[in-house]
Amino acid sequence: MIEQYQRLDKRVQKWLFNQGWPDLREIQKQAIPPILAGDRDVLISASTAAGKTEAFFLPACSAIAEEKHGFGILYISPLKALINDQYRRLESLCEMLDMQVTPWHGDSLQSKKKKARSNPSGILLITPESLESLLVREAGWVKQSFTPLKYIVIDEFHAFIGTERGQQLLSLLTRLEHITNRISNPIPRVALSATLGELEKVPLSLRPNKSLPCETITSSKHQSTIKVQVKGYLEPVNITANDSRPLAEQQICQEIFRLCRGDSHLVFANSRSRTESIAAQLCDLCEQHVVPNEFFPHHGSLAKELREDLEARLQKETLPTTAICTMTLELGIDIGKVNSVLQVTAPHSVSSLRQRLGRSGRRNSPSILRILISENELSDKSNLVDGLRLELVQSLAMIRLLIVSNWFEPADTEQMHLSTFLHQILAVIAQWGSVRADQLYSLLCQQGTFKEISIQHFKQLLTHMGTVRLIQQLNSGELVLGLEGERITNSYTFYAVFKTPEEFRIVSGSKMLGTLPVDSLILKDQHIIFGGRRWKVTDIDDDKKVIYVTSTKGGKPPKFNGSGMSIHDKVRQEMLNIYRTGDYRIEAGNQKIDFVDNIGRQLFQEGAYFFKEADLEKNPIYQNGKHCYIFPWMGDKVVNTLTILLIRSGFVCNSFGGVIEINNSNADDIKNSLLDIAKHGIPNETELAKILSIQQKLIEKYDDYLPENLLTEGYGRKAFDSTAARQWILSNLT
DNA sequence: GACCTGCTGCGGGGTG
Repeated sequence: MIEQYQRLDKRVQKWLFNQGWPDLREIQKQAIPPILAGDRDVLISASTAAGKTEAFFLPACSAIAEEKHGFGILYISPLKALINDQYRRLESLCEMLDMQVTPWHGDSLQSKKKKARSNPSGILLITPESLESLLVREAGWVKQSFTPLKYIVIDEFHAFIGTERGQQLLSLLTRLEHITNRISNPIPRVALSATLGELEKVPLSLRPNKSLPCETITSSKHQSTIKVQVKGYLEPVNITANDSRPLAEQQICQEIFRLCRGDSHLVFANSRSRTESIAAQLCDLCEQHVVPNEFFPHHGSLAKELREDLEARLQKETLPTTAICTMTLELGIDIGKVNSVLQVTAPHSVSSLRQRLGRSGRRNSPSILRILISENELSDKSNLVDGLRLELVQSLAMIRLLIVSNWFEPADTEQMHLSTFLHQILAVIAQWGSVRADQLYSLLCQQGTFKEISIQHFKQLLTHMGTVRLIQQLNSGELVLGLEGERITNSYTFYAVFKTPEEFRIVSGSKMLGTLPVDSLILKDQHIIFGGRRWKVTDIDDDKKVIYVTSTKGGKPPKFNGSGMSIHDKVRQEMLNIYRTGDYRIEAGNQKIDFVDNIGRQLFQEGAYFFKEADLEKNPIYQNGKHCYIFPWMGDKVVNTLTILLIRSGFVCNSFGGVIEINNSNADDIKNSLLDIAKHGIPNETELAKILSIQQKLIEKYDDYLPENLLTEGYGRKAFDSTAARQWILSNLT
């Protein structure tokens, strides 16, 4: 058998030799034949730093080495920072091949774009938004320079699946194949991705019309050792609060200081506000111990400069550095590996926990994960929900799903993405000038990715878009942009399909620290924590949207806003499983491994006790005085559905953390009401969504241009699951 | 009690 290595271009082989790598990794060898074949899609799925990028580029560059006119490879990334990283990594290889590489995004140099525009060739590194802008504004040039394309490669593909942005990306790819006459002879797509749940479903997300086969390559290498520990903390509740910080959080900060100082770590704190609070406390601790600060915050509202300083410091590995961060350090930005990962408060999903864990584990040392959870001390005012220690048990369930079941959340691919569909209708009309309705439907829904949109939906939407002047129909029947459509598509803000809130900039002297949402209610003279430091607000300019600050002591982190994240059925079911058996330990051979510390174990025992006392295994509805609680142990879609069914029947209730609270009610009434609904026909998702006001259903960027019935249907699908809710009622309340 | 991402073309001013 020919060594796969020999099939690469001679200059690529030479480059490999110069790198001094002992051998190609397993996935890199496996990827060579299907990439060189160039007649199929390829999914390369492996953890961070497993060499996925090279697995694609080594053979792909070999295949396009002789092409001189037009782009050979289109690389698409969700992040500008990742494009810059890849550009640096590709430079030496492409120099060897005398191949042009062009980074193309909002911040990349005009000179580089100009050069590529007059002489398109080699590799183009781009974001979906920049690709959208090219299609809308320079379709003629795109047709010319993209026709020779041999590969389209998408990095961090998991970050796109099931999202508005992912839907736009797939639609862009179809439009690209259409404009280059490649619909019947499709351009191979390669997806690079972290390990995904339900891998076999991913090819359908990469090419919904299945016009090319897909080969999947996964790293067979056994996972390195994982060390996990959960630690519990107790928050006293009856202390009269003068504005001091929560005691448990102070203890957690001391623990982080003790564990992390002197090495490099990542601390995931789940919210920007908590990230800031912890970073500032750690900075204070450094000051108290008279040592240089090595703890810095990293989140989406922080100025790019501050973030990049921290990323560079982590990557250099010369100074010990701990980043307190949100999911901004979860994706593939090149920061090297850290000694360990800490998670403060329960993770939001098993898949993100897995991504986070993958950031640790240096040079054959194990991946280390510590989860720090605080729960409130119980008092006579506490109720069952406090006693169950839900956050702790959710963390335990997620660890078990990650390690024992090797399971993580699959993406929700059943959504209609109406906001993005409307965007794509406008984009296609802007691109062509005018287009017939049947051409639009064929391109976007039949060949394209909007499979959940029926002809009826489409007609209704076009009619409504006419009414609100987004589009108009010519006598010939062709559709063109209307006044409002012209206005929207002419603005540079058109290219992104996701919504961003209006923000203030925070400025100290001449330095921009970051941004805050306009509704975070900051007042003059207020003390705030931002960028891990303490500031006093000196002035607020409402017109220019600037908050001026100066350095000070004291203060609290500001409020940021955001929508909640939903928990999957499987996580809540695993929680139920842990409560039922009273055991969270992990079996290894014939012993059971306990990975929880003493306080955590006591908290868990309390939770298990409350579960038993309330007899929740047999009775999911618990009566507490005048109020009732339902514990469905199901994901948020089912919880939402049960909640809205009860509201519809006249109960006053709300849900949080998977538990439904019903005021002034009685368990039998609730039970009978739900059983009655389940037996006499449960309303479908759209009917349930009708109960909510329009305002409550406006979520995505272009939702306010949708006709009300489509908005309602799209929202219903996203929020509710009538079938699963009915199933739950019938099997748990009878 | 709550995450993240991105986009243009041009005019004005400063610097080499």
